[in-house]
Amino acid sequence: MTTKRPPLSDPTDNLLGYHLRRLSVLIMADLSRSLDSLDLRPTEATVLMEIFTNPGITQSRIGKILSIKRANMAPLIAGLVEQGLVETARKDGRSLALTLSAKGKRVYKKVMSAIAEHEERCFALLGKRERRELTERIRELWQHLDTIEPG
Amino acid sequence: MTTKRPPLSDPTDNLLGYHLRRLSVLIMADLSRSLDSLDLRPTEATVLMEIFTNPGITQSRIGKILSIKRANMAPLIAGLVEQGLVETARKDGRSLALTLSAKGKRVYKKVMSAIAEHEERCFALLGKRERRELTERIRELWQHLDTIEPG
DNA sequence: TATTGTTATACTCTATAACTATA
DNA sequence: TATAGTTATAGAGTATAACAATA
Repeated sequence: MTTKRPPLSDPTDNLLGYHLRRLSVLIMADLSRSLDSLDLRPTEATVLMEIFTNPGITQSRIGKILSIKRANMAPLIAGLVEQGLVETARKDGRSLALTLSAKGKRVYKKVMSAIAEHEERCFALLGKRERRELTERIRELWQHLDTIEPG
Repeated sequence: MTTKRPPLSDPTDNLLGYHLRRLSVLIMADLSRSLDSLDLRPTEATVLMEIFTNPGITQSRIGKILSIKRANMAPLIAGLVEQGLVETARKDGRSLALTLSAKGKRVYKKVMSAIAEHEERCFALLGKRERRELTERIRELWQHLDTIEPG
């Protein structure tokens, strides 16, 4: 008495790219919800982490690391400055050195624990060791693609 | 004499979700390019696969399988019909049974080989067995998340 | 000349809401 | 009352192009 059956065979079954996409979408949605209470989007949170770890880093450098276009970095940083999380200082006539304000550092800590909970929730099926190995493997895959591909 | 150094430590290093996202973005870009000559986007190609494998399937069923909203399925299917790839027949007063036209089946075959080349290119670092195991693991992860999460 | 940052803008993808028709 | 399909539309995210100022 089943009224809804799954297809006998699913053509996406063996497509690794497809499953990576499905997983990535769900992870991003979970991450967005995890950051909602901090009023940050995933990209903004990642930028905060980048600035905390590398104080004085420039916009363009962050953009290169995270593959965010200059044109999109500008309003992103402007928003973080307006929220009082990031402070800018002239590095030279062109570049801005970015640092976290006191508030930015407090928010950064909340970001870190929110992300830790998020990863724990999303990857509960994996042991710590398996998680580490998978992370490394996935990194190798995208960095290899990144060198091969146009852009 | 290095003018551009990477940051001493990257805060994203241990974030599995981050690396999955980076990989997924590059894979989607590669897939889009792979399908360019067929005038199909990744979602359209996946829908073709779904219809080929499950002839007579309905729009709503495809939407549920692929997590595409009804409102977005309508123009998607309309586009495929307009391209002469998909044919519709009344199943009952509400539902449309979808099948591939002769042209649709020819294009489907090209889609399959384009995707095979694409996966070969993206996952060249992985052996066949590793690829299978990783696919299964990733599927488990997203399907688990899918049952847990809102939506 | 190349780089940094900025603005304006367009395109794609996805989400919501309202509606019709049918089960 | 729930489901299938459609339409209109709004919001993110990301892309390109053009520009000013500086290295």
